[in-house]
Amino acid sequence: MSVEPLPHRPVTLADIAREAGTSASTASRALSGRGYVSDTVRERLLAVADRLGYVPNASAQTLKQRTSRVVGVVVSALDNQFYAGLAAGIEQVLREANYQMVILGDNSDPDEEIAGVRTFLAMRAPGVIMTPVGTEAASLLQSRGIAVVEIDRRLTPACDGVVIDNERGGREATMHLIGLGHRRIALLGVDTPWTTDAGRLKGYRTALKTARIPFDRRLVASIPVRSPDVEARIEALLDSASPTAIFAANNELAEQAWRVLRRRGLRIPADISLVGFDDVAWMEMVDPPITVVDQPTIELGRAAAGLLLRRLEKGPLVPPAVEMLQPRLVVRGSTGPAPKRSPRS
Amino acid sequence: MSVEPLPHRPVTLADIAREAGTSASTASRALSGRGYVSDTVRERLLAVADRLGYVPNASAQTLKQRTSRVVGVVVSALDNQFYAGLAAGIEQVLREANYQMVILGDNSDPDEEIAGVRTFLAMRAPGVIMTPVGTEAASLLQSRGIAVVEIDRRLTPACDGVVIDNERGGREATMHLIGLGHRRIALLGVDTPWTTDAGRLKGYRTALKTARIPFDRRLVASIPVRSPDVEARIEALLDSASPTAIFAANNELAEQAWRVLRRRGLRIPADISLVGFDDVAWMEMVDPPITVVDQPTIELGRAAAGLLLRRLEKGPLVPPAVEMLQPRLVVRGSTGPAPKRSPRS
DNA sequence: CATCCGTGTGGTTACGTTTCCACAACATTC
DNA sequence: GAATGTTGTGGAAACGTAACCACACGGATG
Repeated sequence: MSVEPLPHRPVTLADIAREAGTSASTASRALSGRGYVSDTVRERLLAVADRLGYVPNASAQTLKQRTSRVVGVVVSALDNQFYAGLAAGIEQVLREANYQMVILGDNSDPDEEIAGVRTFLAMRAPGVIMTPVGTEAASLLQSRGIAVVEIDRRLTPACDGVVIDNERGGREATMHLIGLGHRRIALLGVDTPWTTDAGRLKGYRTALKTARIPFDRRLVASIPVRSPDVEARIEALLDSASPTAIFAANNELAEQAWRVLRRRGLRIPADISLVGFDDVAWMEMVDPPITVVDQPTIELGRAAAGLLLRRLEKGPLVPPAVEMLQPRLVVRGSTGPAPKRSPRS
Repeated sequence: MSVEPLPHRPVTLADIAREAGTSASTASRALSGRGYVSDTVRERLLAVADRLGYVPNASAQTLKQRTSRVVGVVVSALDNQFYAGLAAGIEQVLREANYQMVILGDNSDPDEEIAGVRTFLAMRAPGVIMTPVGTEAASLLQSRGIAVVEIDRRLTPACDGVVIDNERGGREATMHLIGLGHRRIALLGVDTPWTTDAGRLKGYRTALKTARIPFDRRLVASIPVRSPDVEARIEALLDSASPTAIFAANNELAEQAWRVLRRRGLRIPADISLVGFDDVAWMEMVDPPITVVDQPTIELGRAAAGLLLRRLEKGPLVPPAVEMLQPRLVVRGSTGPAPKRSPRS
């Protein structure tokens, strides 16, 4: 590989055209593959471009074409495994389609979300995939004619979305516990208007209703996002409502709950059962392994990217589509028959 | 919030200038904050820009200024927790400095790495952060005058880098095992020319040497990247070399080793001890929790981004800097005294 | 033989911004 | 009162590409 020595002025189409004895127009057609070019001239231009190490200037292309190959992605927290998984899935599909991904984290903060979205606007991204936290960001994008796909949660009815069937997940987890004889089942959720938590709660209530178990508000903990005292709240729930099982509605709450149970010396599942939502590596590895509602994280990301590509191709006229992926209850050792008496706490 | 209804042609500087009764030049100076503008005119322009919902066209800016605010990041595998952590750290720092991150995964494949780097070239990224897999990508960037920061491993001497002290990590892990009486210590590493694995191996050998324990090649497994039969290789090592302890040089190998030991019904640490490298959540949660060399993942990312920003500010003349972060041995329950006899396998 | 068409090429313009330069108005200095 | 400086503004060119249009050529068609 010989590299031209420090060509600090990057090679342009004009350079190639000059070198090959054609016009810049022809060079453009040859290298972009649009429009008439004779085979001989095309080959000559390609050879020259290769020799000079030509790399097209994406900004010029974007400026001229009024759109870029960059898809914006904004997720809540880049360091959470679940969101990292979404990003990984999105990136896979986008790369196959020759798009780039620029990713930002809002910290579940609507203002940061809007700021992020503005930079995507500035980049003339044709589309954005987001785990929405406020409604304003999406409407800003849509008012500018930019495709939006919501992932994991729904906030904006008028855009595409990919979610999992949270209600079903919540219902199956709860029914599994009920089937084991549990009557006092705690629900650990996040205090948001997100459809994820609402859906899981709804599934929980549906399951209770079906089993004719009265809903007890004290068994439900709604924990604020980024709350510093999650463990204390779980402890309080344990003390005040003495559940025989816990259904933790996301992977972080499951981890916290697991730690609290451990620290209290409660035996799982003899004293108390635990079900998580969103299968992550540790859940299968701990003793006993955790029963969990598995959601296909990477697949969620892939589906969102697929939906976005479809939207970019078909235009804004096709009606919004919502893809619903199915979660899967994976029964492991952390759930067992309800103890005869509520455990000491 | 009132949003202008479907202004499908985005508003430009010229629009604002016309509306405010100035020239585009003045509008540019007012909004970019460079050059003379009287206070009254500036305020008028800012007001108009705000009212029309002006968002600068990043492509036009990049084209004109011949550089963008986009930093390229290429890591080996976006779905590996370690790399996701790096990305999270990088993003934090870049965002504070008002840069965007576009991230790509090569699959530890030099060709994909080069392809990725070419898109960064096309975007006129001022700098790129990468976990290098081949040398060509970095040299391509450097020949074009683009700042490169290597993270986690070193391949290109002439660029900045952030690494952790792998040798020390390897040495401390090994010495810890030796201190517990182990003599037959297996090393599970990846078969790469990367400085990470080389450093950890070197530390391992240094520790053995210091303790006057002869180095036995059969105790070292060099497993190819993306190998499908990792577990089989670990089994083979166990069978043929009957170690009393395993030092797994990264989080994935540690997980595989743990599974194999589990499956064989070996007691940890009674029959065999296990040390990992890179602390991830499950390691502390399993029973017994895993002794591990912890590396500050997020911090690694933050440092790399910091180094890049410094480079962008200072220019190419300051000599390359390599920042070395220190790992930390976290002793947990998976390491204990060496058994009197090598365990049944 | 004039016309038309398909093929191939080059000139020109536009995308939206920044920046250099010229210049105008006015204040300051010798 | 002329030269100089400060402050503020507008005109124009440039960044690199894509796409429209005009046009030229050779062959087929009427």
